[in-house]
Amino acid sequence: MRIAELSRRTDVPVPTIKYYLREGLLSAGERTSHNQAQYAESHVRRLRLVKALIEVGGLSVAATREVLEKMYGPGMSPLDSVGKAQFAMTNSRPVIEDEAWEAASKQTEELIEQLGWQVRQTNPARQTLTSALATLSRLGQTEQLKLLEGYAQAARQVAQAEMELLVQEPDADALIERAIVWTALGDIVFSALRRFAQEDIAYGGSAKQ
Amino acid sequence: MRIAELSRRTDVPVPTIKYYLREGLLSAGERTSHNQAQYAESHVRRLRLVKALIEVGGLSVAATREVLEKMYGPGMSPLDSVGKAQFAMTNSRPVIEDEAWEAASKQTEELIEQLGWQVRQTNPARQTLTSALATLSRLGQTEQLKLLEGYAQAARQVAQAEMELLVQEPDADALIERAIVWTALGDIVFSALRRFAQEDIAYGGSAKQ
DNA sequence: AAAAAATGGATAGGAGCACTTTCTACTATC
DNA sequence: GATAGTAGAAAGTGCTCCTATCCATTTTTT
Repeated sequence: MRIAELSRRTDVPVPTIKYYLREGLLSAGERTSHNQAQYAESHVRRLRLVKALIEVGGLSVAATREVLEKMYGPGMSPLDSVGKAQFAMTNSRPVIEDEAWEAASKQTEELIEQLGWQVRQTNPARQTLTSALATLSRLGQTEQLKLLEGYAQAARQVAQAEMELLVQEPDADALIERAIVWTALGDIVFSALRRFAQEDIAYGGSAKQ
Repeated sequence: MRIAELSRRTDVPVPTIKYYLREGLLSAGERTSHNQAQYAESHVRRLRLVKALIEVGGLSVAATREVLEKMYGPGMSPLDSVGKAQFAMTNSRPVIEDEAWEAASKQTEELIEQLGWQVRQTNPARQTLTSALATLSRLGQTEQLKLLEGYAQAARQVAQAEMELLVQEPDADALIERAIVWTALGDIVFSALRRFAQEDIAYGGSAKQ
């Protein structure tokens, strides 16, 4: 198919497709002449993935490129896919290491140890959690620390179910895509459900446990 | 205190404070002369809150203003605070209602009914979830629907603990602030813990359940 | 009292991002 | 042969979030 059809089938404007091509989010089509190219089903799939990551997942164009590069780069074990997806998707801002940050970093370490989890030092989520804890401390919201363990248990339940579903996928490429999609959208889905639950508890609370 | 001290104590540059004042994120100080103003402890608190929402919570300046306006506007019950915080913090993009969206909307309804939760039609998280489900469907990731109920249960656990902690706060203003902070940072904390759990399961998996 | 520093208010500027538009040069189709 | 489509490059647009500068007026320091 040509670019116009690719555009129609993915609901992405032609100029935007060209922009994504330039930015390396999409591989070039097969050239049929000096200024014509054919696009395949794989382009449709990829473009829909890109669109999902950007529009629903809230990733920037640059972050999306990074994710795709890492994921479809030299591949290792299937389970690595999840790790790679995460690493690429966790945006780490430069950290200012003051006292609050130091204390929060310690809290993060202690939590991981207490849970007995294996989390690499390089996992960017460590920084994310530390930043959040440091912020809570700076705002005087120290009570919330009690919640952490409950959060962690809920997170593990969720992750367990996800991973089980993930490894059921036999096709390597499909697995990679699933890891990307679910890493990006899982946060959003859970966040929405948490808001549902908060509202139910606040106003009704009558639901089954 | 004057603006320089406010800046020092919150680690926000003076020009940025002025910007936030213009944007209505911070109330003006008490004028002591034509071009001098005094700031109080309440300004320090507020500015730290604003900084947290923008830098760690990832909210835009406009969204932050909306949150603050709604939260400190005409107040109702304490539990309403959480609802308001959510409503203001859930960014809803305009929705394109195609077939995938229609089907996803139905799935959202069904899930809520199945859980027996009370979720208002106006809750913006409904749109968020529907968008996410529609995207998953467009990407052919229909398997993931199985996970929804497990997600919902985990979300309810988390929300239950949060709400219990929230209502323990006797001071009204502190409760509002806690609702804001925890709505914004809870997502981030949970997301980080989910990544921890995923890594643990993928590589180790030996941790206690 | 004189000099230096700080403040408030206003406006201008700048960087980054995600496109969008415009341009030229061809090619394909009716 | 007119019309429409395409590629590629470059410039432009609109938005957000600050940052810098200017100025008249204090305030503080010496």
